[in-house]
Amino acid sequence: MARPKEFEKDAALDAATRVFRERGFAGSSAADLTRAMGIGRQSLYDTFGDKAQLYRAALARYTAQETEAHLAALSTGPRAVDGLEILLARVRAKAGEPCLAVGAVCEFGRTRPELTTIQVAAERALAAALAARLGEAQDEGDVAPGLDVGEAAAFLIAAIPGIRIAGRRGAGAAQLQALAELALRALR
Amino acid sequence: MARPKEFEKDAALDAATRVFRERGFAGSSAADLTRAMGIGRQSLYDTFGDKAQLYRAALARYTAQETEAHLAALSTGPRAVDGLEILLARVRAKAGEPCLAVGAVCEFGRTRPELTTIQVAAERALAAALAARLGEAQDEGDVAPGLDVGEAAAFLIAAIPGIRIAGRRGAGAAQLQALAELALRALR
DNA sequence: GAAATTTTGGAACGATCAGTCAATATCCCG
DNA sequence: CGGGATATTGACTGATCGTTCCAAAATTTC
Repeated sequence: MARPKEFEKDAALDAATRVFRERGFAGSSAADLTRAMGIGRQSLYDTFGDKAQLYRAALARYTAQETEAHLAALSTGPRAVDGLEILLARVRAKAGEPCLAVGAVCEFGRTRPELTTIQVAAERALAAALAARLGEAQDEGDVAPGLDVGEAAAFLIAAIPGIRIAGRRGAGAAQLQALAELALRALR
Repeated sequence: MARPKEFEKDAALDAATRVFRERGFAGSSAADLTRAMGIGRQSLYDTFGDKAQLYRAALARYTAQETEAHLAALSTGPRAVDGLEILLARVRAKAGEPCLAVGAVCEFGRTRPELTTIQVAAERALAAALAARLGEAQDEGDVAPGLDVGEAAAFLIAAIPGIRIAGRRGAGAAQLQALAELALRALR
């Protein structure tokens, strides 16, 4: 019977993700990646296929984790609007860190269908959940009744890279707080 | 007396800018750049120094042009709020195209002081102009009187990458229009 | 103990990288 | 018109790239 792999695939993938977030795809060498992942070149190619497939796997995992955390935040709090605020709070908290999803769009746009598929699916899931929650917030009087919840959801989704880019540019916690507050103010 | 250059520096720089916008710094090779610029590699190194300095020059020129266009848009229209709308309209119009400024932040963050300097200066200029215009809009009753115009300016600045990323992700004209409208709605 | 697989890490492959070099070409002033 | 100064051309340099190959050693499990 075969010798099992000595490394944890997900842990290695998370390490690769950190490298890709910092340096992008083109800026990360296979040597950078294997060093960060703590595995041999052979293991990288054997487990993931090649550098592009590793990136795809990293983006899929990162996007799934972010969406899950967004949805968890969204479901928090007694009122629906609390969830919206908590979602934006976690975006603010991470705003200084590079975002793999934003980086992927900047680096590739929609030129890589295998990456676009991941991004589109994640955005749809988040948009649907946001629209539902925004509807509840309307019922609770926290969001303007006439507002199109689909448009409002897309607006909050667009606010995420806006806040993250502001964070990377050096905006402080108070400034990011103000951005989040104004984003929600748009919905009142 | 020396032989004059056979190429237009600014035209060559604009061609380099297009390459850097599409592929980023790491993803653009010197061969890509010289081919697009229509010059020899010796001319590239002679005129710009090296690839990093070329990128710096491209970012400086791109940022100056964008800021100038933003300010021109901002000054348009009988009411101050018209300028805000026209500024966002031009952001929407270009949203599908890669933005060098956003790409630079994604790729480098604030790790390159020579790039950060350019970005900070441009943002300050735009923020000051936006704050002034927002003050006028308050006087004209188009923006909420109690709103902090500094925060509102930062919010509109953050809306720019938000809209551009949405555009790169495939958002259509109507969706981008809705994003812009909601951004302005935040200020009312 | 053997079969099966993983790991290690050097070597290699073909390509590409950023930047340099030298020969040639060209401009313009005296 | 010639020479000084610069521009252009395209080959070249040393390094690195992503990926594959290889063989020895290690490890797991039956």
